[in-house]
Amino acid sequence: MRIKDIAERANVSMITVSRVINTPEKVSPETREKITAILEEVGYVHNTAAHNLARKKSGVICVYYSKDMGLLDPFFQQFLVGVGAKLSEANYSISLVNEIKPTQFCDGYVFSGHNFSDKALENAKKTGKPVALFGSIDDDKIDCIDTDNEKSAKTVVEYLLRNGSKKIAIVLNTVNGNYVHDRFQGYKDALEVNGLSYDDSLVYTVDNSIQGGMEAASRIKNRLGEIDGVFCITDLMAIGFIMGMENSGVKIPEDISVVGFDGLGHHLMSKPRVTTMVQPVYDISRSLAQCLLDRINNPDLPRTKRLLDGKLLEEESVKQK
Amino acid sequence: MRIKDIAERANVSMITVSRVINTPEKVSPETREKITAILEEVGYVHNTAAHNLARKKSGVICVYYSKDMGLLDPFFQQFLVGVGAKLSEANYSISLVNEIKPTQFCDGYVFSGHNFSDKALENAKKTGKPVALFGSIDDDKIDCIDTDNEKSAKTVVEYLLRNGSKKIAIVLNTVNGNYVHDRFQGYKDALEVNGLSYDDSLVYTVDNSIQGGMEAASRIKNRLGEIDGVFCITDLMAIGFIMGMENSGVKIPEDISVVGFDGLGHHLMSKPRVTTMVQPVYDISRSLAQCLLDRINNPDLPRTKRLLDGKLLEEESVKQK
DNA sequence: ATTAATAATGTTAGCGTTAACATAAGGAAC
DNA sequence: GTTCCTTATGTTAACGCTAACATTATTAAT
Repeated sequence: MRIKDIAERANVSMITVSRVINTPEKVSPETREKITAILEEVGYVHNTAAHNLARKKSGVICVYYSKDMGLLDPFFQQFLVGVGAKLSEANYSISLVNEIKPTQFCDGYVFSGHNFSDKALENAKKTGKPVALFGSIDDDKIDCIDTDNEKSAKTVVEYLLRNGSKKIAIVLNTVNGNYVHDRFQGYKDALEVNGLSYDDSLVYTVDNSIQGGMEAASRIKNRLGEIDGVFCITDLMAIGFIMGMENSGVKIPEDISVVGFDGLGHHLMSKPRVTTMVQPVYDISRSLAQCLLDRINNPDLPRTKRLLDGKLLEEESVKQK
Repeated sequence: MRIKDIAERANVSMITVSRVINTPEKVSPETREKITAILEEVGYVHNTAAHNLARKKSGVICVYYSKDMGLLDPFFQQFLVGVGAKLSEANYSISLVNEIKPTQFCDGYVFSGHNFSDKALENAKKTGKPVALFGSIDDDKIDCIDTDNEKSAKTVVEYLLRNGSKKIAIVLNTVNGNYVHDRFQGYKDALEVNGLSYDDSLVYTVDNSIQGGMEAASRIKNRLGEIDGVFCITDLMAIGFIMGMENSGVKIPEDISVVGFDGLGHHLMSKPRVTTMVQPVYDISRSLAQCLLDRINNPDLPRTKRLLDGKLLEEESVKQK
């Protein structure tokens, strides 16, 4: 069943049927309804290949992943799913690529700032096709959306304060990403707004791993009583922190409250489960995909650079006031 | 740059260029090299939409997910990535769908047996398009590949035996999936082959969760010394088991060895990390995608129903002999 | 009543590729 | 040297859709 067949049945021209499918508002209500009915009745399947050919589109968006990080990172996987869901809704499909070739037949590129290479991004820009990135980047040519790390971190710390913590330590990691800086800044913001003074000795920097979190626990243990709240800037470290404390008999959250950040699933793995600031990975990925589609349809759109708030997920690691 | 332009430069017909791209063996070496050189030189981009139109293919494979389970299950995410990687290599792209419509323009469907609905599968079959499924199913129309749960479980138990365990308990869950039966059977197989008698009292059935694992730990604790090895049929329960034991001062693996099953990432979240049987999710997903492509190209192929072995990942929860 | 604007529909041509059949050239067999 | 096969290449006609322009009918404005 082709548009031609539908047109014959309805006694109209092909283009009218095409309009009913693509721009129904340009067809009179009667004609539209008549054609829609036939479309449904015969179970018409729109041929996307022909559609794309006629419109000079590919209908494909490339999602980049680096060979280094691979495909098995949970962050990336959630990202892919969000992008995929939105694109599928819009009748676009996805191609996963680990190399940007100018000869790739696609309408645009999506990058995750967490699984990414500068060179690939550069090559994608060179193609002249639209590029969107999950993260923050100083590049006018690239639309990007990111978690508002600073604001969300501030929310975390204020949540701890609201629940009675008086002295809050922060556990940073050594990763070279701006999220570390931003979450740290949010911590400082919260202190300042709430009239507390910032204290260097409350900053612990460890490896971004469960081991790192355990190390932080052992270093903070001798200040229990004084320090009564901890903000670990990643869930991985928060889990390690909790394990470390619990292993040496310290009770979470009775003896000390802990909040993590990310909410990729790890936070459910510890006992007690980690109260965490969930990055809106799914929402951002969807918005990012939408943003890319918008730009494909209208290249002159102003550049998007947006931040979305995280969502605090209350689990078991914060003592309730 | 179109095939037509290349053909003019090379002084050949369009179809010869098309052959160089699609079936190079049908073109003489000299002509082929000449055209290949031009193709590279001008950076020719193959128009997949036109290609698909002319070949009456869509170039799209639908990956189904259920609204119930959603997209956030780590198993599904790994599955998607495996399928996506293989399909992208083959110049197919993916569309994520949570509903099977006969009017969807695609060449085939992929299902994960873990995120799935009977009705959707039925509808997919009705379309007449090829369907492939990650899992085991009794349906001659559907190609499927699954983890060899029985064999892999047997490997797990024999690994425990080889490392000195004398009396091995099994922790089952209440999930209604054939993997439970198969892993249980593998446990029994291993006992039998190794001349050990099966003992009902060594079978513990709990909820498939960390909590469930902790419950198993508390029930097994009073048989320490007698029971010296445990096979938890999912990592989730293994983690809970380890947490439960460690919380009450029992040392893993010194006092009792534990092995899990799945290897989706959870196993790294406990302290000590869980030695586990990793399901080859990525490999199976890729093979499954390949299998679907093969069937698209040749619908008369015999049905595929294959099992792939898991891979034992030695972490920290088994005492080494 | 004439002109202009708007709404609804139609005609034509082309998007870039490949399937199917057609042709030509070269070699082998008798 | 005719016949037959094989290999390499070409010609023609789709594949199913939509952009761009063209037409007609309808309404509004002067």
